[in-house]
Amino acid sequence: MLKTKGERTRHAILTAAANLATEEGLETLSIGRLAEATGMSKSGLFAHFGSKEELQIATVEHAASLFVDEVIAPARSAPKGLPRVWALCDHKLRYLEQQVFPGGCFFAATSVEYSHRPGPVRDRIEDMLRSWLSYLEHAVEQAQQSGELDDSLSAREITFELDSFALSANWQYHLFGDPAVFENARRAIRERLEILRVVQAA
Amino acid sequence: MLKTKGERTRHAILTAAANLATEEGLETLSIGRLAEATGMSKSGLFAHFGSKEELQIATVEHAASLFVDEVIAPARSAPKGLPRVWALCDHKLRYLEQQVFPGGCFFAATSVEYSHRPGPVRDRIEDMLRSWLSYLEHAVEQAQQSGELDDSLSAREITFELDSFALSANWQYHLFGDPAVFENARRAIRERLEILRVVQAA
DNA sequence: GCGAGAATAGAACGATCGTGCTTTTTTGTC
DNA sequence: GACAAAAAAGCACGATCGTTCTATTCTCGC
Repeated sequence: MLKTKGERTRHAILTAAANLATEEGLETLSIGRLAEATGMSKSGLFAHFGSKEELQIATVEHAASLFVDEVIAPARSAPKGLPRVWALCDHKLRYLEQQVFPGGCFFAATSVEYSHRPGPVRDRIEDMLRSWLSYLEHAVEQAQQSGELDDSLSAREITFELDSFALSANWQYHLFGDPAVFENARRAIRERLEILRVVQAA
Repeated sequence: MLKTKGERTRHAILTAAANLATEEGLETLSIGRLAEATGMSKSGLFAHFGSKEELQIATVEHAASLFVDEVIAPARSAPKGLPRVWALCDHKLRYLEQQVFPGGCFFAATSVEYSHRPGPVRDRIEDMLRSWLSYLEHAVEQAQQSGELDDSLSAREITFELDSFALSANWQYHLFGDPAVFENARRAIRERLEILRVVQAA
């Protein structure tokens, strides 16, 4: 894939754009700044997209496919039920720890930036995050149906709790710089799942 | 207080700036946009501050004092120990629900924006968040020392978990728009504290 | 209610923004 | 290796950015 030069350049631009967006913001990101980062001219770079908004949308979709590759896809090899719930959470934490994006989770960063900025960019970000949360929720439901997790608490609420720890770890790490927060989150998730499992066994 | 006209105007500017910052970003916020929002001229507004950076710093401090008034101060009337821990969490959720800032928690929004933007603005934001977290952690420690909370888990880790739920609720609310997340967070916090309390009693 | 000083407005600056148009360079095919 | 097509660059535009300087309006203590 990426046969033509144009496709390769476009891919490189989107990678740089996604990286820069996590540190400096996607709306804030200027064409000139991105051109400088990729070593291209403003107009040469711009020609790959019809407008800044299309560049932003393409960047979101590029980041989404990276997220799928790094988090969703690897977890699919884990057995349905509790192991898959754990795999999803663990891979998301790894994706954060390994700094797939230098400024942390692309969607955590951009969703804050766009939550009050209506338009197609915001819509794609929201869609992606809805997809992620409902995929995790679905995995939780399966673990409840198989009897591995207590079902007195809704899958939605369990999902809320589990994802909170990852969100918070990402946030604290990039603000305070201490990577120990990832272990905090991992322990909190493991312990939460353990409690939900134990209750079911009683 | 706020005797002179200048002080009143400055206060009004900072209120507008803090409000706009939660929706549109503090770095993104332009003097012209803020002048339009306050009905002033660009230069008339600018004269209250020596530079945009000083305006940003003043805005952060304005928001910090609002946060103290809305969250820290009311919780101080709760008895030390578990009640105060709960009061801090609950008041923070109320501060989010009642939209003291239209775009949610000022510090959640701006900390993401500035986490990779070194400088005095970032420093003040980080300081404020460190203060908040260590204040909450101190309250948790007191609850542990009084025997109300299990102390086999560090106060730091408990604090991490509790604040995660509020952060996540704020984030989800402004992205998805469903105020039910605040009740999710409240329940999660209550249940987490309950489990930590029960363990101690056993 | 007058006068000094504070508060606000007006106009302009260089820089950078997103974007269009034109030209030059590069790529891939026969 | 020539040649059409694609990719990249150059240049210029109107708008807006933060900021400065000067002029005007308002405030408040006497």
